[in-house]
Amino acid sequence: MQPKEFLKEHIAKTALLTDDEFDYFFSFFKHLSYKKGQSIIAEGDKVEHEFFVLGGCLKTFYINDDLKMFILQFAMPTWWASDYNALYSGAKATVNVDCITDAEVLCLSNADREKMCNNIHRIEHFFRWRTNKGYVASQKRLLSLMNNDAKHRYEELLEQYPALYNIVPKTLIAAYLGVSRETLSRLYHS
Amino acid sequence: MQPKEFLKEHIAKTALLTDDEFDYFFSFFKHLSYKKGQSIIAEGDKVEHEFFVLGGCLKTFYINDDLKMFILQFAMPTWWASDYNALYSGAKATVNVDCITDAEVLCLSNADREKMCNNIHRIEHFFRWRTNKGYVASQKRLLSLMNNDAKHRYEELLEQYPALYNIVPKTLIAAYLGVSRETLSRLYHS
DNA sequence: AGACTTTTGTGATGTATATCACATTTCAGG
DNA sequence: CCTGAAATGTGATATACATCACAAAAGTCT
Repeated sequence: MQPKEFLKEHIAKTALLTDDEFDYFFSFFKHLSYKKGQSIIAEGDKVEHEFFVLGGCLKTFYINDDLKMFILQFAMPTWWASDYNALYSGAKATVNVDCITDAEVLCLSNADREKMCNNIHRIEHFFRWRTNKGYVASQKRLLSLMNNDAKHRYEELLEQYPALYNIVPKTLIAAYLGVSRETLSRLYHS
Repeated sequence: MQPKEFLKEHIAKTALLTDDEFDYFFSFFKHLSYKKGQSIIAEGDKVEHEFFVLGGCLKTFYINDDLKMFILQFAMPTWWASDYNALYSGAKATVNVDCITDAEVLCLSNADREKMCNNIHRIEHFFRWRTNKGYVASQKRLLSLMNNDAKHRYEELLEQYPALYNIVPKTLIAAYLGVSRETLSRLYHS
């Protein structure tokens, strides 16, 4: 499917835009391709864009002082990714975004999003609901992290994203679950 | 300060409404008072409202199968609370909201919020930014939970809400941090 | 295919935190 | 002010998980 159609279908689930409105909306996106392993946002960067995933898989992650990695999100097609704290506040990135596989994305600047939200009410409606859903998902994950052990969280993750199992190394899955790769390995080999 | 002024100042930080618009906005809120210990939303309820805290302190929490409590949020004045998953999706509540102290709130229905968002663009703008901020805060807490030990999280919490120390029992603070009350007690007595 | 890198498995050991049990203190209501 | 309930402190023990170390297996590139 063409990027434009792909985005259109995604938006249509939350907001009804006329064809003209959607054309206007789409005109602000830049189509970009990345290779596996490439960095899209690195710690310390000024963050001015967010990314809608067309194909491939990104990871959003934080590296602590001991160089340990924590994954906030695996971004698959139709997901959005950025360092939203930095993007919204103007602060430097503390969170990185990388390509786990070759990836195709649509890139949108913060300024353009705000301009569109301001000009077209239904576009603001779309973005409100996108964040509403993200907020609810984030609360759910918080609860799961407090309530469930690593094995339970692992099964939850695979149920939600079966595709991940084949695409991403177990080290990364461990970094998402918040356990060591050794523990994750032992979870399903004993 | 009057509830109306209090809400007006809160909104003004994100959206510029005319006086007429704000009067319209305010007209949808119901002013309610609760006693310490009262339940506002209980597991299994149909959730149709969200609550803006004027005074006092609420807790939003989940009880697991072993009757263990996990606190998602302490809601202080100017904070909003509800079971947003249930409120947005129409599902039954899985999360509870209770009063830790006597509390005054403004109550807004989901239907009225959506009506207002639809009628007045700037109101939708306000709600988009409210959730944007909540989303970013939630991601930060997720990272902290994965990255930092209980002591670190405890200090972080007290730094952010010094008031909590005197208002809420340590058991509840432990339930927010995701540790047992015994462990929390030992953190600052040894 | 061969060489090198990345990923994964697994034992041994250490550590933060949970759980259980009970004592002590603090608080709220009659 | 007294009394029972709620909140807190603290020892003993259990457990999930981390860390370190090294080996095996699987990918990747020229």
